[in-house]
Amino acid sequence: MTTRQSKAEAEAEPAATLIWARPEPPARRAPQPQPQPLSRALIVGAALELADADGLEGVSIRRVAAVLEVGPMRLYGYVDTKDELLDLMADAVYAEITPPAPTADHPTQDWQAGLRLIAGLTRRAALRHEWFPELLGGRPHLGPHALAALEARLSVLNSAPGLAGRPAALRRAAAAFHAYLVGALRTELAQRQADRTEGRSEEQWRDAVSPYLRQVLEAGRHPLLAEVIGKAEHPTPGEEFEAGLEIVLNGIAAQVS
Amino acid sequence: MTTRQSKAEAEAEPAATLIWARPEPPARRAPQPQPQPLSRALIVGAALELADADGLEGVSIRRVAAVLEVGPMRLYGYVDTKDELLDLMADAVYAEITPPAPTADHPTQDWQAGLRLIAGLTRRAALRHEWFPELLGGRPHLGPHALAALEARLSVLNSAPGLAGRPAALRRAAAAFHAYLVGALRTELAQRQADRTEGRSEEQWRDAVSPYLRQVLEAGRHPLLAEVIGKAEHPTPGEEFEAGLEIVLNGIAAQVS
DNA sequence: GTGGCGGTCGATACAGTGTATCGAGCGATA
DNA sequence: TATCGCTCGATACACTGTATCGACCGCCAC
Repeated sequence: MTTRQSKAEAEAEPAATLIWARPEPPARRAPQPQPQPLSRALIVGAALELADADGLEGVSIRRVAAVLEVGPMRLYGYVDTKDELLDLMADAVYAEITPPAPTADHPTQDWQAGLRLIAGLTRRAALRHEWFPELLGGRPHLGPHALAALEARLSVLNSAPGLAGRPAALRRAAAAFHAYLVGALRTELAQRQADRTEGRSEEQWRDAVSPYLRQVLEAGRHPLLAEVIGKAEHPTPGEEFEAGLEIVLNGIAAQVS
Repeated sequence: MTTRQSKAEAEAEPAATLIWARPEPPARRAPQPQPQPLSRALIVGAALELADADGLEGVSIRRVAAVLEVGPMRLYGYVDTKDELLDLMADAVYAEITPPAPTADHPTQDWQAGLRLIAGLTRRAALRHEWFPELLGGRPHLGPHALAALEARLSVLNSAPGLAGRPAALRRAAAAFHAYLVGALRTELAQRQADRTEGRSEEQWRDAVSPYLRQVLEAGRHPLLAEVIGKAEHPTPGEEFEAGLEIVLNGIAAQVS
């Protein structure tokens, strides 16, 4: 996909390269039996369906088109590139993340509680759409919902006493928080997917990964790793995620005061 | 690659599925003009070369084989799958990251200084191999150098007074630190790559991204984002990385005491 | 020395990918 | 009614990862 340079690079269209700046083509002027109504929303809907079922690898232009009962090239009227389709998919997930308006029955909360809420929403979205973290640190997310989520992060942090009105510090705190989310979720979900495919849930893992690790650890060159794997109680991924989150929150708090 | 199920899944080889547990095939028993000597080291060397030049997308089995002047299928004697080749590449980068033995002229340092050193080494490696962060949060890294780097992280953290001998806390701190690295580097490098290709370094960015952002910001629905982008001084990526790192270090420190 | 065997190499093949090109067919306009 | 212009999708191209399998060649037994 990114292998070949996109049409956009070849012919210098005056502007409007970003999909967010390009209006959607009009609804079709209804030819005969209306070959099949189409829209960006329908396209990303089908793509989400495929991705949720088979992972990102299950999303191909041809397959999305097949779900919509449409010729593959039809999609290129709504999207310049498969990467743009992935951008749309990411933004659709961001739409699920934007926290409820801060004015509702949840009154404006403590900034730490606010960040915990955002982190929790993000993680739940990632669990619903396991492919989302794969996109998370990828090409910059500039879609409307991604920007809204970014604004929400900033807004929560802006309510911290030491950060209000200090844009540079605010930016740094938001970036660190987000970096943690990206890294933690990507790692957790990759692990989960590896567990599910590399071993049929357990069996092959016991047969391949586990003996290898045991052998490495018994060689004695990784004493701390052995201790951490062997002695420590194994927390659930959720607990681990929240523990790391507390570390980040504490770090921001230290910055604040 | 992951699209098709690998041979490993089809026929249940007794064990040894992990590449780290499979010995390298012997050096070839020298036929005639030695068609071309080969080894995993040579293969990942060629792959690194391609990836450094053209990014991960530039690495294909056929191209690696071409660099080595060898038939493509030859590589499958050393590697079961392209994903395994990527695992080897990631481990090769980890080899550049493992910090110098803590006993040398650098005496055992403060744990914070130790983590800063590891973070700096990791970031420098990522700048040398811009594709590395793309692999960073991916499938679990179990190669020898990855494990050594993990042990090094644990070792540094183990020298923090509050963490020594508390495997669970140690594990959490190491995980949070690593999650930050993954997220921050992935985001930074993705941004950098987008800047370089989406606009020819500047031009198209001014023509496409910048006007779009300006328009969004002027709509007034993202006041804090506008403030952060507009008013804040723009730090270098390196400064931003280090600022976030300090936040994480402070958070760990708060956990420790 | 010679015959056979076993293992290795790589040509070929297959199913799939993203996307450029372009002919056909249709709606709206003149 | 004739024409223009636009949209759709069939076809094509270059490329991907990898399974299959025939040919070849060095080694070993005789």
